[in-house]
Amino acid sequence: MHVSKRFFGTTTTQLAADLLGSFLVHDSPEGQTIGRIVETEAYLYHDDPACHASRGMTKRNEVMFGPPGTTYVYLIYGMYHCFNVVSGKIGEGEAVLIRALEPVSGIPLMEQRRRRTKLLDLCSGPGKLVHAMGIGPEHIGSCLRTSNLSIYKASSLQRLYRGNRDFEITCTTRIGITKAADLPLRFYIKGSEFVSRP
DNA sequence: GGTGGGATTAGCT
DNA sequence: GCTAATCCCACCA
Repeated sequence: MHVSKRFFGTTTTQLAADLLGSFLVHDSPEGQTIGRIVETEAYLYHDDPACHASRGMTKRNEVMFGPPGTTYVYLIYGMYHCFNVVSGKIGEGEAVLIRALEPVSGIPLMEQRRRRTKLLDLCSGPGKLVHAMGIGPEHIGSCLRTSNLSIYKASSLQRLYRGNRDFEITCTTRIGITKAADLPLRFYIKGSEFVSRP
C-alpha cells in the first residue's frame, strides 16, 4: 500500500521524521529493489541558505517548487546524484533529502549496481543509495505515489521486513553543509547500523 | 585504524 | 574561478 496524498502534505520537518521507517520501492527494467528509510534531512524555505531553492528557481531546482511527493534528483560534486522528496507548500521549494536506507529486497541487484558486496556499504549515504536503487535524472519530476519509484507505508511490507518495527528518532545537525550548519534538521533511526554516520 | 586528496559539473561571484 | 546536501582509494600507522 503506497502512502496517501495527505502523507506528503504535512510540514517538511514533520515529513522528514515521518519518512523514517517507510519503504522506497523502485520497479526498474533490471528488477525490483526496496530499502527502508533510516536517515533524512529537511531543507526549508525560511532562513535556510543550504536549501537549493533559497535563491529562487533555476533549471536544476524547478521541480522543488511543484507539489509535495514529487521526486527531485540533482548532481553533486559533478559525479554523484542525491534523491529528495519535494515537500511543504507549492511554490516554496522545500524538500527532504534521503540520506540512508536499510537494504530490504533486491540486494543482489544493489550489489551489482554498486560493485560492492558489504551490506553496510550499499545504501549508507545519499549518493550510494541512489546508485544502489537505480535512481537517476529520469526520475526528476515523477510522482512518488504513482510512478515506478514509490514510497510505501511502514505497515504495508511486514512480509518482507522482518526487523524490529519499533524505533526512536534522533535529531542532529545536517551533514556536509557549511551554510545553516547549526540547524537541527537531520533525523535518523536511533541505533540503526545503516545510517551514513552515527 | 585514520587521514588527505581527486573526480567532475551546475551555479554563483 | 570557486564551491558544493559525496564517495573512494591510496597511503600511513
